[in-house]
Amino acid sequence: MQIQLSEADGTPYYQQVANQVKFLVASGRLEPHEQLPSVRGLAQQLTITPNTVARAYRELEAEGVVISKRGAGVFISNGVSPLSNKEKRRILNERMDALLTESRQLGVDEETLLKLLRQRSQKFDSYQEVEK
Amino acid sequence: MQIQLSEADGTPYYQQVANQVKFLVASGRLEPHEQLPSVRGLAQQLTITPNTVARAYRELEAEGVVISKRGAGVFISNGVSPLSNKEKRRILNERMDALLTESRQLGVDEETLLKLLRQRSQKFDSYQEVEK
DNA sequence: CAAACTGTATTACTGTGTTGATACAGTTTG
DNA sequence: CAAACTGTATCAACACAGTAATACAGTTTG
Repeated sequence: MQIQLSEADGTPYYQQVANQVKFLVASGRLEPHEQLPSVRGLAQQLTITPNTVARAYRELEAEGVVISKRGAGVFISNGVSPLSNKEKRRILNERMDALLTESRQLGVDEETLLKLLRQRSQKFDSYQEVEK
Repeated sequence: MQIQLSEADGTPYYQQVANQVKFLVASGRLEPHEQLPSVRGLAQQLTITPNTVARAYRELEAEGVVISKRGAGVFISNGVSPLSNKEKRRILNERMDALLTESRQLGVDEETLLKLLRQRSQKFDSYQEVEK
């Protein structure tokens, strides 16, 4: 599984792993029932401790992204979020407010933002390499 | 200035303050050259230490949101972000990817997301109370 | 059925982020 | 020009998040 860790990033490793797995799922690169690398395997690949990978997987399970079976492995779940609709809306609203605030701060108006978002959404699926 | 701190939130006070100021600016409730409460004043109002407010203001200054003048006070700046265009795009892309990932995870398709975002953007200016 | 693989739980260490107390430095204003 | 206000800098203390080492528990497989 292709995951890159950035030391400089600031965000902790377990979150970087979790985020990138979520991204891979959201963009269709990882499909339901697919098995993820073992905690020890991925840990070795990334040269971090198995514990940190385990934590990432634990977070992902809590969010309903994966299901882990002791002894067997960790698998992508059926994509149904366990959160209530209310909770979902709360989270989305939070993210949207942050995005709107940020974009205004940067001098980007609503029109432009929507356009950018549409573009980004299209690129999402045919993702090759992120422009930094 | 109307700011609410939440103990449970998890995010530190200085960030909560900074975020809410940014929000007030982005939504037009605070205008350029307007003076913010003094670090001690706001600290007393929020029952936190002046140091924490000072830190929030420092962050805001680093992001170009406010300008602080020793002895005089802290003022909303002219709204021109000090970041390069490249940096701006990087930040926006990051936020957009996070939003897109999150929304897919929650089972919200692109159409719906864009619609929600438009709605949220409209409510942004005539903001009274956030629905949690 | 045993060896080799899975994930999990416990515990401890360590760095650092957050806050707080206090003293310093500049501006305003009567 | 002094008092009362501004923001700033320094230092310490504390908590906790992140990581790590190690032992435990379940599953697969030859």
